[in-house]
Amino acid sequence: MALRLYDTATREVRDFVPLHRGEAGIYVCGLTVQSEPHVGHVRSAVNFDVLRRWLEHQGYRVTFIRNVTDIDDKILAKSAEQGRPWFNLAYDMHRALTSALASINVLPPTYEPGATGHVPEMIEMIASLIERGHAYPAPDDSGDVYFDVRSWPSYGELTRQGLDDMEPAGDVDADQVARKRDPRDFALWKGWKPSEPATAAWPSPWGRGRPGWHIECSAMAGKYLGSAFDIHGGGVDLRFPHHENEQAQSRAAGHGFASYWLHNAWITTAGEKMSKSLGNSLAVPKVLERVRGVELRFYMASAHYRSHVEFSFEALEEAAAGFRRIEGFLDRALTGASDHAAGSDDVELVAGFAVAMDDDLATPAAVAAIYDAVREGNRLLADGDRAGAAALARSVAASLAVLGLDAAQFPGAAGAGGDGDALSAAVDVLVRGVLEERTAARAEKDFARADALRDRLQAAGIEIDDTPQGPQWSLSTPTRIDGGP
RNA sequence: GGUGGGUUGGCCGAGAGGCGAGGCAACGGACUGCAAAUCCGUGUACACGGGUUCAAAUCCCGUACCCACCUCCA
Repeated sequence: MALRLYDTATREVRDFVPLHRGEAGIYVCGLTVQSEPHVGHVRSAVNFDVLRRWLEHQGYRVTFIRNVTDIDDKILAKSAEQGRPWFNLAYDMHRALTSALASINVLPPTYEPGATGHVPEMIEMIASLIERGHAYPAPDDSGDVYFDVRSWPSYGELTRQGLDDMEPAGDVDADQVARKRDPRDFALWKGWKPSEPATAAWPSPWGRGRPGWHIECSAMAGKYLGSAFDIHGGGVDLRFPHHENEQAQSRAAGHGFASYWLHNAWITTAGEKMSKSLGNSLAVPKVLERVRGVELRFYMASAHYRSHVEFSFEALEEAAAGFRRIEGFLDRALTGASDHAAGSDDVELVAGFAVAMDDDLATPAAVAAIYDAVREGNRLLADGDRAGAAALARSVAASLAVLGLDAAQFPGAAGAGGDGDALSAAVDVLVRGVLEERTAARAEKDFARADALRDRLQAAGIEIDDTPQGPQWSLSTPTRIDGGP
């Protein structure tokens, strides 16, 4: 059974055949760092992180490049509004993004290139496009350079659109119309304007200016992954114009570019894409006040990456409840078990998990397979088969780890070391004392007292579980132990 | 106008011709002093109208509604 992926370019699920055996090169369009990332923004990162982890689990050596766009029209406009330098806004938002991604356990990419660090590479590529007759500097003194879409016959192939059916670019001013050979020509290089900060311009053969949006990805993918690479990913909205343009300019420059195009669907609210106005309450740190990072990630990973997700806190909390059932099983089955390690390579994944993942990353089916194993494991536990349950639990843990859902890996996870361990140990001593009293009360059939003791613990957020081996306690909502405010 | 996607039970969310994915919630049962947790059980779900077929949520035709993209977008 081999991995099959849905390729947007061919609109079909195809066997994944890497360019180089055992290796995979992936380029994912990251974010323009212009505002606080919300849950919609990070979906793409989670989806492609799952792809990467699955490939790595299958033994691929993955080179994973995810860029950040750190200079563009929006960044300039917003920073001007906020009265601060554009580079400060971009840097701040970049840090917010990094922290948001870390909070949901997205692995850092192999490298995270930014546009401003790759101006020479872009200039080189633009020059080559001009040389090959696929780009031209504007005839006026604007300093702009455009890609000549009419010079590239297969323009539109990625999104199956005919040039003549497209609406002409809507954002252009009258001047731009005059300097373009075709209204659909897009900017490779934007000449500096006096209204823009001098720091937002770089020297080039066509005068000072800054790169157009699309060229950065072509240049950086080429630099870090080579002329041809395996997978290019991003959100559905990027198919056109961004990805279409990237492919056109890269291929026009003589590169093979991506073999497979993968696009993740949106997370929407109220049936519509998340707008800035709604975005605030859905900023990742805000959402993480309601659920843990691992639960947010579980919510996102439980849906197929190509399906629209209608975000709601109700659905998010339902997913969290489901995840806690899985965790509960893991806790019970692995308590006292020798090998607690999750994700070790020699542990078998849960039955059906690999088949699901190979089928275009069918995470919903993979999660269903995990639930099946949990139910079976709980049954074994009830039958007293601790060894069997522990074995299943290890498979469950290994499968979760492939999805990036190993709770211990998340920042601030209890038991991740540091103060958390000492605090847990202290609480454990106190709770055990209360439980001993309660056990004594129960032995004397003083149930009123026993229940009062249980109520007191519950009020403190501690759940009691009476098992044949005696009472066990756990936090009713697994919380982060991070010192608090 | 062009392109792509969607509509599934109380809710979330898979599936893509043939035994009711899975989860959350609810209800019944087992277990329990009572709970909690867990397990077992309970649902005649596929927008609408036609058609193809022994068999359609799934394929075909048509209709309605929703969403995305068409040079700022995850």
